[in-house]
Amino acid sequence: MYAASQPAEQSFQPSDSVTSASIPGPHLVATYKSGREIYAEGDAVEKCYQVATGAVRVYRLLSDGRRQVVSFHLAGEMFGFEAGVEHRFFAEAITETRLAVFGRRSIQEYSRELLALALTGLARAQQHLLVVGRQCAVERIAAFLLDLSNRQGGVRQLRLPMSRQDIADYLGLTIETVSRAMTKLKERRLIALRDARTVEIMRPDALCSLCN
Amino acid sequence: MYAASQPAEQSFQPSDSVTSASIPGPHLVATYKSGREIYAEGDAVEKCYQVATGAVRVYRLLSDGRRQVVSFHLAGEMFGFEAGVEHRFFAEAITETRLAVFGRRSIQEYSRELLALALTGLARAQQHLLVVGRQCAVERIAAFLLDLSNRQGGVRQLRLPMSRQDIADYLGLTIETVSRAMTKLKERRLIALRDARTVEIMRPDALCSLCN
DNA sequence: CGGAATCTTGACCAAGTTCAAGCGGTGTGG
DNA sequence: CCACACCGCTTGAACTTGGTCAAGATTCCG
Repeated sequence: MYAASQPAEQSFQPSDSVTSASIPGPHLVATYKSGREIYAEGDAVEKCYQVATGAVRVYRLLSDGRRQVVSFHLAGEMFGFEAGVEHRFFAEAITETRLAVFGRRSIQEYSRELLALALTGLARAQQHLLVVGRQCAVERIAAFLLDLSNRQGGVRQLRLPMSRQDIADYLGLTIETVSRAMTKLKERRLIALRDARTVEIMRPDALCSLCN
Repeated sequence: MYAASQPAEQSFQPSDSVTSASIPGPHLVATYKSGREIYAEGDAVEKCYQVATGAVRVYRLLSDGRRQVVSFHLAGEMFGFEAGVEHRFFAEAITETRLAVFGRRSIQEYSRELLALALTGLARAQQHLLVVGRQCAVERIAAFLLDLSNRQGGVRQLRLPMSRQDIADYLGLTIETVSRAMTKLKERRLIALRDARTVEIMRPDALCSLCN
């Protein structure tokens, strides 16, 4: 089956696949205020996390201050596992966030389940690479909005927890370009903006065909 | 530890980490001619592979023909594991290539080892994302050449198995831009080109500081 | 109400793409 | 052995997209 013949939906997976493989071991719950650091680059990798409520960004900085957001994590999704003993990224709460925290022990006991999570993360990263590597600004925003929607079960009404700057750093654009792309999608009636953070997807199909 | 204070080397890992975790189960060896398909999008995921000699590209196509190469795999490196039951990418031999092929059984028995591989793949994909998302053409080429060099133990003399088109599709550029960037690096005496496919890295340090 | 973020819009600029032509090595046939 | 065509790579010129800089609009909150 070739890419050309596939509907765009298959590019984006609902978060169930991530949620379903959560580690059943013992864990505690912690609350993080908006903007608070969860772990930093260089920290030992010894926990992994599941978002209960709220949202998280994982990112990296270049020495000149450029930032690349590698992933966002919404309610139900897991993150924090990395190759090696040290984190290579920063993780921060975007809004007030509650996390279930799993210790090293649970991690070792569930390599089977973690493998599924890691492979899902890999698939996401590679899909993201496709978007950032080969699509224009409007296509990137379309793919981003669809992805967010699909990860929440296909809801039409989206509340964006992240700022334009976060989105820009995730998609490899600037805030201005993100803003202009949003405006274009609005003008074409593919989406509607109640306010900057509240997006309604009017024509998911059309949005979809934009990003293939 | 912050990104700004780290030498760029730490961004690139030698392939040992991939090689060392290879699955010790039974396997057969197959030979692929240059350009031959190893698996296609939509194929069932039931094997995984280790490159004995040669090189492999893993990529995806958009409906309009744009191609994103997601990864290259050199001698010693493993690939082919993906989330879900179907491949979402194509894999092809770039040059004449010999592969060790592992069956589904070995895969299930070694989830521990595969987890390490998957996490390494994830780290690579995220590093690649950083390059494609936030660096300019010359920086991308510099990062690419350094990565290739480091994956072969830091050799200075590189034989590129892939074409300019492959590199362009890997870095999210066009062949022309790849060519111009190479020329610029040559003019600055950071690299030397014996011919288009044979690169000598003259100043690894300078190349490194280019891509942070 | 005032002030600070955050977001949007406009005008200009630069990096990269597109289109087109030329170069250089390789392989084939007369 | 040379002529020629082919392929991959390089180079140049015009164009386009997105970035930069600057100014305004909107929202959020004290």
